[in-house]
Formats: sequence, structure tokens, C-alpha cells
Amino acid sequence: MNRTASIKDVATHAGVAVGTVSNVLNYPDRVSERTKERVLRAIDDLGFVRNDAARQLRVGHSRTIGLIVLDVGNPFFTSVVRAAEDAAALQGSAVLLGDSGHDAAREANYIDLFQEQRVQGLLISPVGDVTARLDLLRERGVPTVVVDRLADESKFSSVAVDDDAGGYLAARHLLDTGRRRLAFVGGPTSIRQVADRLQGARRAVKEEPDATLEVLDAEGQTVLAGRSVGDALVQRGRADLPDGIFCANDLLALGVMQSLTMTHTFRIPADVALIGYDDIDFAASAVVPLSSIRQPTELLGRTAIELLSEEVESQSPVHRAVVFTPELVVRQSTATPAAG
Amino acid sequence: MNRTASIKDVATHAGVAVGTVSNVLNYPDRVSERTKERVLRAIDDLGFVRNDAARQLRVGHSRTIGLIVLDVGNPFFTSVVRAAEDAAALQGSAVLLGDSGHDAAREANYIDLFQEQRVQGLLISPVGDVTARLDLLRERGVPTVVVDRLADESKFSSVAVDDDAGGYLAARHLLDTGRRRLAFVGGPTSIRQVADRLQGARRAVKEEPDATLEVLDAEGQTVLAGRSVGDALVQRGRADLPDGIFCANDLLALGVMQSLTMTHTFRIPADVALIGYDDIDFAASAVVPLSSIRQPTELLGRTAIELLSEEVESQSPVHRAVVFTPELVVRQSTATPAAG
DNA sequence: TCGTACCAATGAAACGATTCAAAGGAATCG
DNA sequence: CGATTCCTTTGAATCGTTTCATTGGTACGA
Repeated sequence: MNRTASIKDVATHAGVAVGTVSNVLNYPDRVSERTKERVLRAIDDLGFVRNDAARQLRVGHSRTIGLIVLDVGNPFFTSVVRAAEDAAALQGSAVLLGDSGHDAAREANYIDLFQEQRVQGLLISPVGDVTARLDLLRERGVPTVVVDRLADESKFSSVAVDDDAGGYLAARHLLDTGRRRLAFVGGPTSIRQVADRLQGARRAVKEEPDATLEVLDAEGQTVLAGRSVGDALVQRGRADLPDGIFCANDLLALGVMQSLTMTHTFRIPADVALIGYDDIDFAASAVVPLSSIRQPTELLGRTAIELLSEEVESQSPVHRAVVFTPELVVRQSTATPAAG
Repeated sequence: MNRTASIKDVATHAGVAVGTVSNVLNYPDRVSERTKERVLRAIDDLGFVRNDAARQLRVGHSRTIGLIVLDVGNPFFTSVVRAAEDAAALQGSAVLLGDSGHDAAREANYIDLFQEQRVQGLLISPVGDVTARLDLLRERGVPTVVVDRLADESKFSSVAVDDDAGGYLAARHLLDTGRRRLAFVGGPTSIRQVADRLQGARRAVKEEPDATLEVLDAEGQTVLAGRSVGDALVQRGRADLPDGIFCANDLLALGVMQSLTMTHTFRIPADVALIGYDDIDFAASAVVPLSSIRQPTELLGRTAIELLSEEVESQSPVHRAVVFTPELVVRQSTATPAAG
């Protein structure tokens, strides 16, 4: 019984032609004040809601943008998502969000789904090996921007954050506060982000002839993994301890902090300075507020939308790779020993 | 130049009628092996992707479900979202996710958007006062399930978790491990969840004649707020200290823990037992692993989808309110004093 | 008064899929 | 051989918009 009202019903009810109703919706100033009122009242009376499928079928494209992230639970991505949503809303588009959960099959599902929906374009933080699936998108002419990973610039636009620069920033900060025996705590260097951050740190350490950098492997990127590393350090004893520790992410850093502060043998930052990466919420509210490297996630999301718009507007396939530099956030965990 | 291929193009290229192509896509066993092959090859050759707008226009409804949450950054919701996505995928639907960010305007935007998309139904964790906007949905006949909030059962189906039971569970556990001077730390009781958890705790305490419950107000639901409460407790000194603390969420509990363990005057759980709520990831990896109340988020998401399906299938407006009972997770922070 | 502009409103055509009654063809049976 | 059944394929009609050439009406200027 309750079929939703169509534009034709509205037209009948208002005593006008369908084209007029459409004009009220899309070009309000083409229609006279009097009929506009009548139509609007009819819309209200019937509870009419525009059927977007029909609209889309006619005009050929949707007003939505597909966004596929690796993990919605990751604060990095949720922040990017929110920024992208806001930027898209400003230009009248909505974001369809897909969570691939690092699973190539789920990613493929979402790509297909979004193509069937004829999204204007796709923002994607791809799972593992990019090429194959993305090439297909390129062939099909779906404008695509790769997020958080550099893409072959001849094929795609991309936005990413410079992890090497972030690593440099962190290590340089430790050196600047007088630390010389540095340690890098990181998960497997097979993860590109980890490798790049380490490389940046190395670059900074090379600038100081008397500085050293030791690499401590962690089994994963978790608080627990960090605690194991911390426990091992505590075992070593005072003499052999580094005086500045740079962890590849905040979770590791918090784990190391737990371990060092629990034993009460070492003080942060008096004996050891500690800096993490990502600046998650917990960094600021740790027992000793944790210095960290903040990634410009809002900027990332906003820029991704902008690049996509560029792709959509201009037909010619020129792509841009935008790389942002992260930012140092200084807190108590790296205060200078004198001041600490 | 590159208009995407339509079903008609495929039909021509394969030398069959459009209806046949449609059958290959929707009822593969209605068509002979030979023509099926031909059609599939044509689809492949042309890179055909079904235009979902056209499909939807014809069949009258989409294969998507709208889900509006208060905050995608909140682990509680991300877990619900993921479960809902999985459950929806099983029945061949996809979830469109919207993040209202506790903002009624954004919520309204998403409701409109999803209606234009003719979603099969809506799962919503509503902002503030539910009634007005949801009533509209009901009038329009959009099947809706309210998540994480009880709704008037004559109007909507809903899924929620019993916070009173959770509060009871937490307090009862403290009592069971021999604690008698309990404290409840919670944000403003204007938040329904907080009020219910407190009420449940009161119920448990009443069961033990010699037990007392004191309520400590926190300014918000954050680690920092918890730390303030903890600092205040430390000031009090040993004699006046509760021996069991129940915090309305894990962030508060972690703050209290920081405060108590930093001073080294009180030991957890020897002097004070501590339990939180939500069982966030950080609970398990705290300095002293934190006992907590876990909400069955996966179940919540899955059930929400199921209830929605019920609504969609059956025309008659019978609604159900499903309430789940949370689960106690025991860790070191509430070990019995003897054992601790 | 007529011609010209201009503005509002009209309504048929088109978008690309699905549906379904009908037709065509092969096989089976009496 | 004709009738019946079964299976495959056909193609026109349909969904609800937007678009745009066309029409009707009013105002203005000559």
C-alpha cells in the first residue's frame, strides 16, 4: 500500500508537470514563487524523498565517493576518514566507507560494490601488493587516489606522510636534548613504515659523530611487545642503558614506559628519554606524558578528496603525489635531563 | 569516449538478447552452458560492470543497509560496525556507514542521504532525543533498528546491553573477592549508561549488610578525569580508602590506576581492587592488567542486522527489544588479596 | 496593433537494468 | 505424424528521475 511517492505523484498533487517539480528540486530560481510554494507543499504533504537511483541513472554518475581503509579501528584511519567526509560534504558528495581489515578479498568486494554504485571516484589504502587490482580500475577509468602509500606517479595520484622525515625528526629531537646513545624499537622492518622511520633516524644519528644508534627488535607493534623490550633493557642494568629511545609507534613506547617506570630503577626522562610515533590519545595521558610524532591526518583526508576532484574534473590523466611532513609533539617524556 | 558498457552492448557483442544477459547475471541456471560462456566472455571483453542504479530503480530497493553511529573512533562502535558488516555480507547486503559524531545535524544529513539511496533499512545509534526524527522514519515506512539504546517497543526494534546487569556484575565481583568498602567512579549520571551501572552496583551492595558504596564524581570519562579522582583518594590516606573501586569505564579506571600505582603507597590489588567497564584493548595491557566488563559487541551488531531483516521480511509491524547481558573479565587488578 | 523578447511551464525521450508473457525448438509419447 | 511437454531465448514494458525542445503567455517597443 505504502509505495513511496514519486515525482509524478507530487506533480499531480500540486497540479503541475513533472518537469516543474524537477526544476523546483534542481533549479529553484527557474520557477515562479507561486508554483514553487505549491510544489513544496505537495512534497511535504506526500513525504516525497527523491529516488537517487533514478537520478543517478539519468545523469550518469553518483554523488558518492568510495573510501576503503585497512582498519576503521585504527585512530590514524578514523581521523583520515572524518576529514575526508567533511571535505566531501563541502563539495556536496558523501563518502561510502569500506573497511578491508587488511583482507584482499574484502577489499575486492568493496571495489566491486563501489563500481556498481558508480562512485565518482575511489580513495584507497590498498592491501599488500597494489598493482593488479588498481590497474583494472585505471583501465575502467575510475578516478583513484592512493592513500598512505606512494603510488607510481604515472598511474595514480597519491597522498602519504614522509616516514623517513618523521624518523629523522624523532631522532634529531633526542639528539637535540643531549642524548647520544640512542635505541630504535621497531617491529619487523618488512613493514615499510617501520623501515622508513628507522632510516630517517639513522640519517639524524650520522650527523653527530659521537652518537650511536642500536636497533631493538620487537615482536609486533603492541604494548606487550614494548614491555618485553623494556624488560630486557631493565635486565641490562644502568651502565649499558641507552639514554634515548625512539619507538616505531606509541603502543610500543607505552609498553617500554610501563616496564621502565614499574621497576623504579630508571626515571623518564631523567635517565632515559622516550619518544613514540602517531600521537594517539593515550600518549598525552600516559603516566609520563609521551612525546610523539603526529601525522597530519586531517590534511591527508582533505587533500585526498581534493586530488580526487582534480582527477574527476580534468580528463587528462595527470597525477600528483603529495607527501606531507609529520610534526614533532614534545611532552614530558623527552624533557631535558636538567629540567626533568 | 569511454562510456562504460551497458547490458545492451554485452548483448550485441555476444549476439543474444538483453534478457539473456540479465538472466546470466541473476539466474545463471536458466541459461544454457553454451550461451552462458559467450555472454561471460563478452562481459569480460567489454569490462562490463552492472549499473546498480538501474537495477535498483527497477527492483525498487537497494542492497544496502544504512548504519549511523555516534563515533567511529569509539572501539565499542567499531566492533559493532564490523560485526554488522559481516552479518550483512552473509545475506548479500552491504553496509553504508555514517558517523554522526554526536551531532544531530550530521545525523539528519545521513538519514536523508540514506533515504534517497533507498536503503533496505537503517541501524541507528541516535543522538540525544530520539523521538522526532525517528518517528518520521517510521511514518515513511523505513525499517529501523535502534542500537545501544532502548526504544519504545511499540515503535521500533532495538538491541542494547543491560548496563544495570553490568554494574551488578562488577560490584558483585568485588564483594565476592572479599571487598566491603566499595566506591563507584563515574561521569555525570545524566548519561544513562552511567546511571544504570551505578544502579546495578547499588543493587549488589544491598545484598551484603556490611558493605558500603560511596560515589565519586569524575569530570568526564577520560584517563585524566580518572587520575584526578585517584589523586584525591591518595590524599585521603590509607585509613579512609575504599578497598574496591568500580569505574564506569576503562579510561577512568586506567587513570585511577596510574594515580594509585605512581605513589607506591597503595598496591593493586593488595590494598585496592579495581575494575573498569568496556574491556578496551588497553585494559589487558595495563601495568596491572585490568578486570573489566565486556559488552558483547559482535553479538550486538549481528543481532541488529537480524532484527532488521525480520522487519524487512514481515510486513506487519511487530518489534522486538533484545537486551544482552555483559560479561565479567577477571584479571589481576581484582585478584583476591590473599593471592595478590 | 503587431512583432519581438523573455519567462514559466510542459511533457516526451532517455538513462540501464529486470521482468515476464510469448515464441521457438527439441524431445517424448501415443 | 501430431500433440504435448519442457527448456531456452526473446524483446517490449517498466521503474523515477533529468533534460531540453516546444508551447503558451505577458510585457515592451515600434
